[in-house]
Amino acid sequence: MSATSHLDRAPSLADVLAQRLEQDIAQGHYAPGEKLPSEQQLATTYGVSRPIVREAIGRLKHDGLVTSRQGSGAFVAESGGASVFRLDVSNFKDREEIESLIELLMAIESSATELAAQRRTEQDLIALGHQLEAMQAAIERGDSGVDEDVAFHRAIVEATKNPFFMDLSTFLDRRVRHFIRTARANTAKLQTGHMMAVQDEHRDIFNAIRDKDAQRARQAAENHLKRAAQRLAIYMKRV
Amino acid sequence: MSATSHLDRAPSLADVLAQRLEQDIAQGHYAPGEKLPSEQQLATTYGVSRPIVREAIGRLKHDGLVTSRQGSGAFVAESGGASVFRLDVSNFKDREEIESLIELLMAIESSATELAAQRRTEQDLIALGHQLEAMQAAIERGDSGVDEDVAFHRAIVEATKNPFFMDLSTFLDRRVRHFIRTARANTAKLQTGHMMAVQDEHRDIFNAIRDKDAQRARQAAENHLKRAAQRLAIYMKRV
DNA sequence: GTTGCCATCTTGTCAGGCAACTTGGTTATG
DNA sequence: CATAACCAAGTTGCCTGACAAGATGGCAAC
Repeated sequence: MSATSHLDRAPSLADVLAQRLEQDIAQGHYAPGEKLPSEQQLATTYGVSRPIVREAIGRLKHDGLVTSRQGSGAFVAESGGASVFRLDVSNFKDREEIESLIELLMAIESSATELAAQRRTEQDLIALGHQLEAMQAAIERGDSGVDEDVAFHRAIVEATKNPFFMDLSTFLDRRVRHFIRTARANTAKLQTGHMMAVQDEHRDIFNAIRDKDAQRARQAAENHLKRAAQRLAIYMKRV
Repeated sequence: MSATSHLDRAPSLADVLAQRLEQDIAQGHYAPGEKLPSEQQLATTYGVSRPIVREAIGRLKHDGLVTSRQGSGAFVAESGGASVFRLDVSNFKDREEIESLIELLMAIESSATELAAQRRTEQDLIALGHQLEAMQAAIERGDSGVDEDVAFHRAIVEATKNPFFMDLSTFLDRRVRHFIRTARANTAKLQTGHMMAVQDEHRDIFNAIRDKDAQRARQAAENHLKRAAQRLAIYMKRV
């Protein structure tokens, strides 16, 4: 078996064709609103069958780059840009990618905390309080507390009422959670001390949101995330 | 321009099937790592042909929800979550969606400016200076200056060296740019005054980045974005 | 000149089939 | 008896061919 395990999955024909068409559109080879060649024509020019062309175009349609009308043809979308944004995370192993992801997470999370402080309802506050208690219970149980940690942050972004923040945050949480979990499992000794620190920082955030103090909430979030990143760095060093 | 609204695009069979499968996976109907039925089987159960099934599964593959191995079958991806994040922006008309998008843009941009101040190279600074001059020239020419405005912000996010910031920012810029452009076209009178204000704010950001003063850079960016949002709100009221 | 109709093109979908690959059991061999 | 080679069934990847539904442009009739 080669060292590259599943990094090089066979790129299907539809894959490369879709990528190629996407590239052609991005480079302005096909203007916005312009009708691109028929499926049959594309099939002959690129030397593949029509179903393959269909699959590739279907992908572009799914990404909002083209819109097709039956009987008329396929047209590249107006305004040049796609209506969906794709954030491709290739692999966990890449350290730079992780750090970039964490930076993005910190940006989102701190802004979300600020917004949450401005907009939180009584209900949001109650939910946050429950998550705080759940975290405390997890600490006393001796659990890892990762789920409760994530749930607390989740409650914050939900208080923003901004669907983009919520979606992005859940995605990033999912991607980073693995690290935290595996890292913490390897260093059980340090857990309780660290987790009590986490809990204190969470409480600071909670209090700021309770007081609707946006600036303090942001600072508390930044402080928490910075420390969390440091703790994570310590964990990662060991691996 | 065609008056035909493209709001109601016919949902193709592959579309609904992909959505259905995605839903089934999200709801845990198919466990992570589990092999899902063969294409033939899915075709018969859902009453469609195999190419349709292929197209639907191809979409899920593209979104990282499933991985297929030739000869073996298709398996839902591990860790439950997709490896790509999709940010669907349905339509410009929705006011709430726009405001949510702008909030996200502000969060990204202000954090990016802070990071840029920490990491900018001499080359980054030169590029930023050029964009600043280009903006000045646009003002004196009487141009809209939207492109130069975007280019300046683009140069900032590029200085972060974080690909996720860059990609997300370009996407959001593209989505918001339309508004700015159409809005400014309608209110040509106010342009010059506003644009000089924009230029002053840009200069503040530039100076902070030049001095590598991250905190000041962030504040300058927040100030600029907040004012920009206000200006945009004024424009939008007129429409 | 306007209107209605039709041939033609394009997309959407289906059916069938072959090649490449994986898998599990079966058989031959030591 | 254990092990290794082998083969047959199942599955995905891809192709050819064909028909239905919708759109488009030109042609003919009025």
